[in-house]
Amino acid sequence: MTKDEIAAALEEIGTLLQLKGENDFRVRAYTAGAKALVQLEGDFKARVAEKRFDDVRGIGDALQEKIITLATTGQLPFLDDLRASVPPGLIEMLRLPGIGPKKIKALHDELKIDTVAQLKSACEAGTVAELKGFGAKTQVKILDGIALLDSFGKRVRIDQAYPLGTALVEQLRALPGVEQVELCGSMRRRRDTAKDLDLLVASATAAPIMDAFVALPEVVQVVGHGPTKSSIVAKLQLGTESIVLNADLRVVTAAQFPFAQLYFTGSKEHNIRLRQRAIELGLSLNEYGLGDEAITAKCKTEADIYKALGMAYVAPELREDTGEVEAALAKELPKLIEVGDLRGVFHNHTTASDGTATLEEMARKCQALGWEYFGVADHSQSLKMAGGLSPERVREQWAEVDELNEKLKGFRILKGIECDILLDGSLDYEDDFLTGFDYVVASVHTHFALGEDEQTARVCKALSHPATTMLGHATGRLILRRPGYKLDLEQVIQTAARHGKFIEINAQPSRLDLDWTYVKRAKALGVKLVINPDAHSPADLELTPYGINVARRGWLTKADVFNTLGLKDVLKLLGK
DNA sequence: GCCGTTTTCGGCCCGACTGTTTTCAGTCG
Repeated sequence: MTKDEIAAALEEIGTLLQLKGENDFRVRAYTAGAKALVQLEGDFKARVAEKRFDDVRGIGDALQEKIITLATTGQLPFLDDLRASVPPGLIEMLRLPGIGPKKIKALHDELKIDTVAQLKSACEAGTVAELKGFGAKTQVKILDGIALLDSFGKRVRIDQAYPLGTALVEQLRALPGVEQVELCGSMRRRRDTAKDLDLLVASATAAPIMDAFVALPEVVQVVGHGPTKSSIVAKLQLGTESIVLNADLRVVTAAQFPFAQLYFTGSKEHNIRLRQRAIELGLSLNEYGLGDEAITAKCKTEADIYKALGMAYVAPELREDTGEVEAALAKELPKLIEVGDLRGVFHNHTTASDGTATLEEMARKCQALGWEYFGVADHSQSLKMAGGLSPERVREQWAEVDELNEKLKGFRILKGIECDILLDGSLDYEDDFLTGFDYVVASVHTHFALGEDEQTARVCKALSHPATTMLGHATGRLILRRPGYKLDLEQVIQTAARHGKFIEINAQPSRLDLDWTYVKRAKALGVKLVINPDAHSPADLELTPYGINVARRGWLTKADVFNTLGLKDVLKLLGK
């Protein structure tokens, strides 16, 4: 079993224990262990073989044993027994707003309810309201929740959550008495998906803002409406898809704003570490202040709060408790890469294969974005479905590039290719021909179903080919739609390090592959990353900030990313 | 179940809101 699959199993154990009414701290130990595993860097297989997890905070003896059992046998009797004792319908009920494990357990124990369908009937019959601890309002809330269950409580991609978040932010900003507004939570940390939106407002008058918020046109359900905190379900039609997300609004005073900002940006784990740090200093930290009034008044920004805790400022993207607290205390945080650091891009398509714009249109857009070069990398010959280029058509494109490069002053189009990695790991053109390109992006587009060993060997073989410059979208995943093909990324990264190859961070918000949790590992092994929009249109060229998000979450500086280099250095490094 | 520079036992971040209660448990983030 892979690391991520094991993490999912621990997460499931946590959920099942919760539904059985287990001690909350024991539950938390499993969910914390799952998270620690997801974010664990380095060679996981070696750890399993050496039974070495004692240096991982959150994984103790009991979890280590279960992890090793799952990794080596793919089975865990403890989990199988748990699954057998908890009906799967109860897990689905957890997505209903307003009811949690305790209430679900009560429904199960008292009314023998095992499924959402049974719960719906019981509510309609009025039996739920008669249960101790329940009432008429809870019953209505459950029915409302069931009606929205298909669209609500699921994660959505960052590029889908943002427009909804921005729409709410802009309307709040326009309200009288609003001094500051910020979208906090996972969106501010630039995670690749969101489960809800956390909105924060600074104002001296909370009540009218609350009233306006729950009456916004995007609101489909009001979950809560208090004096300083409200919670809604909001909906936005985005093309053919309707985006439904829970959104929470908190209103604080201007003086409290930085504390609330820090608190509502999270992550929860980062916040816990900050609070523990405050306790060490004899202080207490919450969303309203730090220590006494004098200390609180001195903190005008988040940076001031970190300073008061004896720490360097931590960028929101790093607040995941993956070592940033220690680094901030030691004042050893990296200076993160920024959007403006990119000088060009390497993985893009034109009408020659499956893009929608010509070479010239794409190049001019890059020029307009202030870049020095545009790397064209259309599909290679075997990918017929996407208009892959035969050697003849490649030569035609090269001629066109030469012509355009004459015309475009102070700008350069680079001759690349997104070369398919064939089933046996070889590349999609003859070796002699491949040397004609300025660079080669090697990608997998076929045979996703291979076993992990076979797939890893295939990718590593392609990455070892002298003509290969970089690996495109490492795992082929589509966020929230399809998992990546099975691949031992540790081996892939080690291979890239050995042969001096780069790995792409694909900036398409549906890909964002290499995942940020592996980016830091690549950096540690000395592998350079390349932020590519995988653009199929001029508009796609503007997707690079999503790739920057991943790079920042992976602790990358400007020096860690190949396409922060100017044209001259790029050509030199490519040997051109 | 995890963890330890006062701890190997007894803590584990902390506050808002709701609904069902007559003082608070459950949920949520």
